[in-house]
Amino acid sequence: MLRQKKIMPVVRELIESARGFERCSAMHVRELGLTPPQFDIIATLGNTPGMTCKELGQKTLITKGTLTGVLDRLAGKGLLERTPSPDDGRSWITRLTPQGQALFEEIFPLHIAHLNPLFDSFSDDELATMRQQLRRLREAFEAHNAHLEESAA
Amino acid sequence: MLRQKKIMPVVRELIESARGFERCSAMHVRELGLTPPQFDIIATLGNTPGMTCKELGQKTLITKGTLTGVLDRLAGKGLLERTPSPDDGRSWITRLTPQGQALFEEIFPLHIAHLNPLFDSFSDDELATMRQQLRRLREAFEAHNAHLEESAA
DNA sequence: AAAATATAGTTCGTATTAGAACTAGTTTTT
DNA sequence: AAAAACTAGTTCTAATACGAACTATATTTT
Repeated sequence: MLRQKKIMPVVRELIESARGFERCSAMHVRELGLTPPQFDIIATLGNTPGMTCKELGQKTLITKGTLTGVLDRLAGKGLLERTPSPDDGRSWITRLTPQGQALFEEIFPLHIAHLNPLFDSFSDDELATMRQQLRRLREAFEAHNAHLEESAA
Repeated sequence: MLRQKKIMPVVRELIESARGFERCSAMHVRELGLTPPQFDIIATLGNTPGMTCKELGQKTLITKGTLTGVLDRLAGKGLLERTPSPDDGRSWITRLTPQGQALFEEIFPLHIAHLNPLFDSFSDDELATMRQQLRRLREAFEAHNAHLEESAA
């Protein structure tokens, strides 16, 4: 059978399962009053002393151009604040305000509790296997992206 | 160990592998002169007699509000055309123009050829296993979404 | 058949997305 | 130390993304 017929169904299942998950997650996040990227930022900053835009971008996979707007809106809600970095004059430290931390502590456990049942039909072993396989996929894709960026530079 | 510690890494690998793939795909699609949703539409309409917005939305997972704009831009490029449905006065049949079909025939094989090497390190058997596992995941998520929509109605 | 309900597609408002150009501050070269 | 190269974050533009409201047509109820 054509190799392509083996590959494309995997691609399709990968994309659709990821979108399905993001949809489950997004619906709940919106009920909690945040957009998905906003929740991602709050969850990333929760229980930390704050971090730079660059670190936030790496952890959340939000590109820096987008990040500015997302952070602006969260700051506008009073959920986070930015102070100049003591180490680097170009850089800012973004951290949760007390209201932001309080919101994090309120909604983060709710969201986790909402997601857990999605995996009820999977045993610990099955989850571990899946993690390994997905990791191989991710690494194959990342290697490809890294290769392209390197040849572009 | 906490159940959560088993689940979250899978979620992370799933999301990141899917994004990694979409990034590989998107970079190439842009080189071909289309945005990812535009390519998705062209690929879906290729070698078909055309279909309604509703069908296109189901196949591409693009919501109808977004679809109008994407189709408008493709029609503006002369790649597709819309004619009233003979069966339903509310509905339109969207199909590729000859230029659209020519573009499809030119770039679709190129894109497939670009993606295939991403999976070089996976055997046919491994792909089949992965497909099964991802399918279980997708079905679990879809069941959850279906449940929510039903309780909303 | 008239009224109520449902559906296909468009339009609108707000937020996100990627990428490129830009500003300002840092590091490296020479 | 001055120039060159680099980096952090912002701003800008075009294209999505989602949900809600809207128009026009279909279907179902009564």
